[in-house]
Amino acid sequence: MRNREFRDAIYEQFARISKALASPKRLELLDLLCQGERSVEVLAKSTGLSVANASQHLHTLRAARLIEAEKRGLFVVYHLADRQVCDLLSAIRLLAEARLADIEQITRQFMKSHPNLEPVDRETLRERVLSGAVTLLDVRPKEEYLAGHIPGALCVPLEELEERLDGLPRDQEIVAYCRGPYCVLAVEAVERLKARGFEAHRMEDGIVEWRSLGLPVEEAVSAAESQHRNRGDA
Amino acid sequence: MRNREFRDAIYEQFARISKALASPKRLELLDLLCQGERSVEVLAKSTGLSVANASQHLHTLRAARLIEAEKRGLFVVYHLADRQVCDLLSAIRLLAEARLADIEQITRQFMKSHPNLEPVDRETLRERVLSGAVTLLDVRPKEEYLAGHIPGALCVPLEELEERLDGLPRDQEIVAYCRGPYCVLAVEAVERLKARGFEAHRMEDGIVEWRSLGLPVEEAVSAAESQHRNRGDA
DNA sequence: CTAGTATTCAATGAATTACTTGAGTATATG
DNA sequence: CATATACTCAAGTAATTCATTGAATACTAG
Repeated sequence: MRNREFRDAIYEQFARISKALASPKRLELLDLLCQGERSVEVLAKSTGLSVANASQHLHTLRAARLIEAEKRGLFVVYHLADRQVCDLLSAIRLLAEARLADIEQITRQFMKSHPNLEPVDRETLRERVLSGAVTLLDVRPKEEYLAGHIPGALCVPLEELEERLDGLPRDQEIVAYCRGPYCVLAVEAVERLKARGFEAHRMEDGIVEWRSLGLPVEEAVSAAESQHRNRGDA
Repeated sequence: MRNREFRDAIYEQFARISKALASPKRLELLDLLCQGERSVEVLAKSTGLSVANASQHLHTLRAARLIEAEKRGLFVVYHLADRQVCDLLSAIRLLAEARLADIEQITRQFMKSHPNLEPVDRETLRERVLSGAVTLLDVRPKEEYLAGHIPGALCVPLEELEERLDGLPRDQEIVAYCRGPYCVLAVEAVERLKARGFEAHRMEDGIVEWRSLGLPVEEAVSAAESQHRNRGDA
């Protein structure tokens, strides 16, 4: 039956996409690439992979045409081939959160082992920010802050946190946020702040959730935006 | 590093979803289940799998909580666990179509080997339907027709086509549609109609595309719907 | 042209996954 | 109660995928 051959061929192609996604490490790599372009070395480091292994995973992602590589001098910089890839990742994340009870349990356990990280929810935060009773920190890399952040938030990338401690209020509550519930930048930031005697909390949701709820997002405009587009990682 | 363990655990969970999707046959099974519930036997037959093999694929889909099973007498009827699964599938399909050139080539080649199947696009169809110059056939199973069809379309499931030939006009153009570009029901229908001397064409898009374009869809109401829910395959 | 760095490639063995076969379970029918 | 039907399970083999290792390539700086 010719129909069967056709269908087999077509679904084989669809499966190229899903097979590329069928690995935790590759999902993590894609998640990172959703935030912006990265070199192999950086990707390997952030995911805990060996460079050779990361390179191979990137190769399979590339074979599925989910990402593209660009050689820049000594580095190979990878970026998503299509914005739709982010959508696909969120769809997976959403489904996983909705259907897999294990995820909730894992996060709960993680929070338990980090007992100082009492998360702050959106509603509470909005109130406190509006009343000026709180200092809000965006601890993601600067480019991501420029691409969109919660109004009133300060741009304090995690790497710069130590240098900027002097500028932060010791008499006021500090709330840190990052990309979302599975991003640990804010967790790290809050731990460091607490260790220094600040009163810090973490907002559970990140910019993605904030945005998708239709809440206001401030964007840095043209100049910064195009700079981000052209140079990527600074 | 505790963060790493957490991330590994979380991405491991996300990967449960994508691993379940990482097989052409499982994608096909899910596609079928997007149309409505089905028994193992029916699924096996439509996908060309052995029953035991289909059962195992269904088992892995179930382990990823993408589908659910319900025993009804002698049959086990499977259905999607969540509407979001359809969204995920379309996301994959969309990305695949956008990025994988092979898909276009495969469809083109299929159309070449079925040269009589000149497809009809939406715009042309709308004009012709409005002017009454065309008879529109929905050749999907009856339940799917009931769940939503293009206004003015007749319900003529492919299996019943032969018996209903007498009711179709020989002096007028006939256009058949089904689920979408990768569904071959309409292709088959057009071939049979042409063999009988009808002037038949196939609409390239299916109900899914029609719907997602915001075009009007007629739905059969309560009675028929609940009948569909309770009995499934007739 | 040499040395050094970033990345990829190729080869290996370990681990997973796919499909088949045949047996086993549950439900309906005579 | 025996039999047929629809499905699942277990075991085995073939095929694929994985991470690791060490070598090869590509580019830069001196």
